[in-house]
Amino acid sequence: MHRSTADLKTLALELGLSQSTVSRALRAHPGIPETTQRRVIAAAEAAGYRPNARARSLATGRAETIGLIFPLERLQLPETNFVDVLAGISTVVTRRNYSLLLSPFADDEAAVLRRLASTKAVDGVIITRPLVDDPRIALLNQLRLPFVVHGRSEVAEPYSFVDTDNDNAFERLTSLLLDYGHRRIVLVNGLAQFRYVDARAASFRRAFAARGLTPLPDAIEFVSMTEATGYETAMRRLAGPERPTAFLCGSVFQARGVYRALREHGLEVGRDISVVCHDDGVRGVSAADFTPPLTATSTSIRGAGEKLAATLIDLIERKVAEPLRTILPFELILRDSVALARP
Amino acid sequence: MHRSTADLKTLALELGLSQSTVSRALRAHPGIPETTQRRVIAAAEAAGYRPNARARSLATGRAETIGLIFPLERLQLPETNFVDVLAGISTVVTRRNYSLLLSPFADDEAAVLRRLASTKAVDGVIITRPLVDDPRIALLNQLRLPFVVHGRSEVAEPYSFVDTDNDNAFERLTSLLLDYGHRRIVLVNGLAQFRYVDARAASFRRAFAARGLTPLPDAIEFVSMTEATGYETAMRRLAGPERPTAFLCGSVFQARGVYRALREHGLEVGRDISVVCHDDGVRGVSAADFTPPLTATSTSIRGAGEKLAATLIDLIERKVAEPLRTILPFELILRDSVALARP
DNA sequence: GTGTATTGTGCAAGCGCTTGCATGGTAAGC
DNA sequence: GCTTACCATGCAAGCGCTTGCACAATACAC
Repeated sequence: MHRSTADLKTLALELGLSQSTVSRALRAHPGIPETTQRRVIAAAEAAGYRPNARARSLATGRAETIGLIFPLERLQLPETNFVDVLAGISTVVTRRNYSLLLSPFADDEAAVLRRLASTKAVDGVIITRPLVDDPRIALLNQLRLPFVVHGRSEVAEPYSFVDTDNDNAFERLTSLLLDYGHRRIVLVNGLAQFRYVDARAASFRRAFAARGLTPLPDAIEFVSMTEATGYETAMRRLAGPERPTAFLCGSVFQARGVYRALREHGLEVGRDISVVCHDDGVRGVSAADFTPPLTATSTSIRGAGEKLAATLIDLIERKVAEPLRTILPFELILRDSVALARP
Repeated sequence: MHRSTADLKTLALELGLSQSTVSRALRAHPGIPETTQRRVIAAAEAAGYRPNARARSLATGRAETIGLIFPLERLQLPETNFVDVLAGISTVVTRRNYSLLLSPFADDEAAVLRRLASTKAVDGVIITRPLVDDPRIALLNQLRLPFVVHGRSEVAEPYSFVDTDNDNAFERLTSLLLDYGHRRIVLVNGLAQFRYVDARAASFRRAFAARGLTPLPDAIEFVSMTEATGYETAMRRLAGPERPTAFLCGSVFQARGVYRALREHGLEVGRDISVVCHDDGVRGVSAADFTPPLTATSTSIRGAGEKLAATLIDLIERKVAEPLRTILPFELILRDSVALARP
């Protein structure tokens, strides 16, 4: 059907116009009369013409592509919210006519960032899981590669981010448990290097402090976000000296493990012991489907992905100058997993 | 530290060489003496120089990027083996220094394919879930865009593919059940439009035919690959007139649903009733972890992803001329979910 | 009828690289 | 000492597009 060698030159020749005019007509530049434009567009359509992305991006300096950098294992591990973030990003990228370059890395993330910057393959990148003091932010600023962070860091550098409202969510969950009379609460948190883990710990302590209370000295468990560690942590704490009356879990995966441990101990959630958690809305693992349904703060991690992509693209297109900062709201959903504390 | 405007011209100027020589030295072209090459490489390193990917790919005609085309919802649904395929692809793409462009589509896949081809954004693409008679194959051949298919189709066109050995796996699983005396076997298959579903049905029937037996007239259920449909299908069949003595499931997701249904009916798998399945090795859903452990043919869908990427890159680099066809082996793993048929 | 805007289009440079071919210099052959 | 070969490097075109500026033609004002 169409020649596959449809390039600007040929098209211009056929139309008896110059390349400039054709190029401008196709991009609806001002100064091109409507009749010409219509003619050109019709011819382009007929020829199945699309500008060569490489040439265009070389000429314009923009690739209309964004990169997502992540450790390869986030795709390999079963318990991850990464795919949901990816789904959100994909949606917006597609909607805004950008492309998404996946850049997994095995160990040296900085090298990947450097390559992406000097190679000019993308107009900007999304980075994830920031550390408390994350060096990537300074690096990206220095490389002048637009970026947005999924989460926050404590660095002084300016940067755009999209984050969950950890500061309030965990205070709220903790308060709820305190309202029900719980004092021996265990926070099953994430690994300490990440900033959100910090924020959640602080948020937890704030809730206690607000009522002049003190959490258990070993109230906070810094463990990974899996069912297995949730289980293991709960088992350990139940066997310990000061048996907790409530668990607050950082993820539904951990909560699953906690539920299993409690069940094994013959404890009924929502009667003998209480559990709450933060629910990112990961595909297929909803707090609502637990038995009994799990009280949780709920957000949409996929929504975060969408916002990340939208923010980055806005940044790239300079619709904005300074850092864009988004904190996504959450909703506390009461279900059946909380009971009054038993003495 | 480095100038971020490190381009070939500047580098060549600094070295007192021409762009051609520097370019050649960096790519270890023959004819460049080792001393020069070393000098150039050292200077490039010091300057943090990387060739601009856009310019290079415009000049060479190759982007060193492959595309993965898929319906957006495959990222949104919880029960999918897509992420595992993606993980495999990512691994190999990274290892071979290619980039991966994700191209989700909402409805018009052909349009995406056309755009990718004329836009020259990728050197080749991977397409998934071929239909029995899949039009994409002819389209891609016509567009002259290298591609490899995950799965097979029945079209006459030549094409490269990587596929699971459905033809033998399902015959094998069926034979196993027949060996145990089962006759009233239900195959919980996938949706009929896909070629692999066809292949599995045929494979199933072959096993019966090989012994001069006939399956139930309604032996094969063409349903989606989810826990919910597995459950629903099993419930329906258990309530029906000719209660099956065994279920053969196309995926672990379906098998999960079937297990649940059987449990609700008070049937003990591996004693009162038998179940086998095909296990793609999806992250976090292993047949080995079922209770009781589920007998299954096992393959690695992630391995398929790796092979897909490797095949496509080989194709692109013309290490081979004609279609590459891979059928991945499987292993039958006997566990505890099969018992002798009860009359 | 002259002068000035305005309009539609084209020229040519340039984005940053690769590569076929040419060139000058040195080594080898006899 | 002259030819032939080879070696190291450079020239310049070209990949397919965009875009600043120039230009001719027409429209408008007076």
